[in-house]
Amino acid sequence: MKAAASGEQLTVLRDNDVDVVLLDLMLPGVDGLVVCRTLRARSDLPIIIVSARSDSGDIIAGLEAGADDYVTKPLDAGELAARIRALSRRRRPATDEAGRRFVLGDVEVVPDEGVVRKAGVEVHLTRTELRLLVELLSADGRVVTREALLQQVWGYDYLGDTRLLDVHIRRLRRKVETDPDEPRLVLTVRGAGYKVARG
Amino acid sequence: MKAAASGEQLTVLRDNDVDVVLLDLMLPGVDGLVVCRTLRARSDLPIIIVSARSDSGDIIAGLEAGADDYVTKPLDAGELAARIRALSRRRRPATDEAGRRFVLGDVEVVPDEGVVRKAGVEVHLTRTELRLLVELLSADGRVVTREALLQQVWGYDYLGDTRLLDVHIRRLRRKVETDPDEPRLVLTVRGAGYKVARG
DNA sequence: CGAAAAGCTGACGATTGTTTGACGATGTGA
DNA sequence: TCACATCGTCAAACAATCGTCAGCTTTTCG
Repeated sequence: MKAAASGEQLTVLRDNDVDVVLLDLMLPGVDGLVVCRTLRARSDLPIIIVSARSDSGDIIAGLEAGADDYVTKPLDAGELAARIRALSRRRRPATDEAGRRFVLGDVEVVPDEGVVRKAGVEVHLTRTELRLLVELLSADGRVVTREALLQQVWGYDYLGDTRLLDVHIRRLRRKVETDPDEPRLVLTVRGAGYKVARG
Repeated sequence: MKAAASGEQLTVLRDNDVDVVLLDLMLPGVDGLVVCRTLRARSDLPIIIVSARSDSGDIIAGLEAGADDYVTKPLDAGELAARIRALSRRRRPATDEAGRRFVLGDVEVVPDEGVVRKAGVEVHLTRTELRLLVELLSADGRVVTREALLQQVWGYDYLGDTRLLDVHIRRLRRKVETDPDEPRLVLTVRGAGYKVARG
């Protein structure tokens, strides 16, 4: 986890390695609230305002300027950390495509490495199978419609045989399920699409 | 915007009409943190803990239990409102179909996952049954006319057999009611339509 | 009370959606 | 060029779900 204590160099923040912005309002020559608004306008990053001023008017102004949280000095390191974690939890999972790992039953998936293990032993999935699986895993138990899957895995304007999806689901199951004839991980939702089982 | 001040009736919160949970830790006979964890496990709702205790240990524990924010008494109404707004901003841009959860008696419905649980065990509903149930649940205890249901579930210009609806209600009850012959959840309103029981 | 209206019920056959194995086309590395 | 992997398509088999019907029960109201 990285953090930025921002003064004037907002450019630093374009760098997307930043998880959270701690913004100190007591900056010389800059209106902290303006900074906050600017930041918020340009990015979706979680912003925590740190300030010595603790009356409700200031707090309200800070939050209305787009901050996600407002903590007052003196700072308690533990509390600050907890607040950062709380905010990170809420973070859009869209941004962090990288470094993901999934676990589904006894199956472990590391998209980055293109590796899938079942009960510890590596199984080889083709590219299509892997994408399919990752799409389903990303939905985290929610139903993904056939359309959505075709779109996400095969591309926007897929028009061909609609059995294509079923076939690949089958192939995926063969490799991933303990008993492919009675799938417990990759589940069919008739009339809708597919989903993965919930932990 | 609606809010819930939760005591023991967590079930109320499954209802998706709630935007934010204000959780008072000083509840008689209940461990507030446990409540918080339970809530978080079951839903994605923003939770703000309200407490008289203000030392960092308590705050950290609260946030780690899944709360999004922690404010101490005495409360400042304006600040609280601002914090609620800040949280709501972060809320998933829920297309109103998404992220919903319903609870009806001992039945839990998660439309996104196509999942219905009765007393904790999953029961399988067909697509039509699920839609029907969700339509009724969305009405939140109000009566939904037969016409409206036919329209919403089967499409605008439905003309066929009007017994269709009864049949599907029956099938739904079979799966959802404890005693299908004496429905307590999906209720008939003679001459009008159907409704679900009120929490 | 008794008939009409509204809703309930179980069963059946048609329809639709999914699974499955097989085949041929295409591409890739040796 | 050959062997191998992967892909998209197809058709037959299979299964779930649906809509309809005909007869039954309950409610309403003259």
